[in-house]
Amino acid sequence: MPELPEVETVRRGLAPVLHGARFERVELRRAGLRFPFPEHFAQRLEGQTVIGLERRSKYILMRLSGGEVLVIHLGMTGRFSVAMPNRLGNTTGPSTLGDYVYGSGADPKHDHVVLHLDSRASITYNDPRRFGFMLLIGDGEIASHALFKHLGVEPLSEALSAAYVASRAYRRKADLKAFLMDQRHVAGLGNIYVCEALFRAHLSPLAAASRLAGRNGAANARSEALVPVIRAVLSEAITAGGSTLRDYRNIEGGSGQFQDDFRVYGRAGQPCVRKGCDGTVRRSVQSGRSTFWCPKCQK
DNA sequence: ACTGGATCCTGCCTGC
DNA sequence: TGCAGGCAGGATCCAG
Repeated sequence: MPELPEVETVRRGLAPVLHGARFERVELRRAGLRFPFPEHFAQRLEGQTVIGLERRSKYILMRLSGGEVLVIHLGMTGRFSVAMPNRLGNTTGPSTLGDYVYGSGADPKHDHVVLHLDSRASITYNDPRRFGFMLLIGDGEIASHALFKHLGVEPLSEALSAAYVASRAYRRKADLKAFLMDQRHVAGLGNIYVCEALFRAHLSPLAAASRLAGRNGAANARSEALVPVIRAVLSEAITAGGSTLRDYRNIEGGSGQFQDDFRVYGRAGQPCVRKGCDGTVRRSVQSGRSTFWCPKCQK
């Protein structure tokens, strides 16, 4: 799936189209995604106005006028595309469908949900693997909901500090990779950005998470080094519009650019890009997921 | 209490 | 060219 930067890119793309918009008609093309859709899902959305669009971890939260929140997770392959009325009458080119500009480029057989707005724009959710999901939750129940209750801090907020990381990592036997992938500690990191952050921090993904904590669980040089690079990697990726490997697309159907800035991810067998390091990037498998790292400069 | 592994699903790439 | 097998950005559940 899209990790935090990709979800944030999608949120920013949807915001201008959705804010203040009313759902006129909601089309469900199947009974559910990863989970069945909520009961009377379409009817409960129709007529409601979007009053806010937020992100928590890798979830998009659409606040609705009726007091409910539409919670959306993109899974591995979920994407949104926006079709706008084409007032210029420009119907040329392969990216048009009827009198609407259609930008996703995705196979329409995986278009599962279409939100028709009062502005005549429509938003289509496409998800080949259907690992994504949509839920409706009362806005007062978000914090206590099972999905959110155990989430750790937002990595781009002040709450992510070396002291926090150290306190969570203290005496933890899991390796660093698994620790950072665990959403209960830091919410929103996934496989790619964990690999990239550990590379920048010179830390081995195989090392024990407990090495991020000093005596009594206080911050140490490693946790001090790690926190700013996590922020930097995520911020740079958001600026680049996220990363595109296979499936991820922004709402215009375009690619993110951050994959061009990967320093280790996907570079197995290639020379380490760190200045002065003559190591070779290796791929290994941790918790069933690919890890990329340089054994020479990540200790 | 923590941990790794299996699992949901489809598509794409690689190698035989 | 065809096909089987492996792999993919996530998160939850379960057994050990």
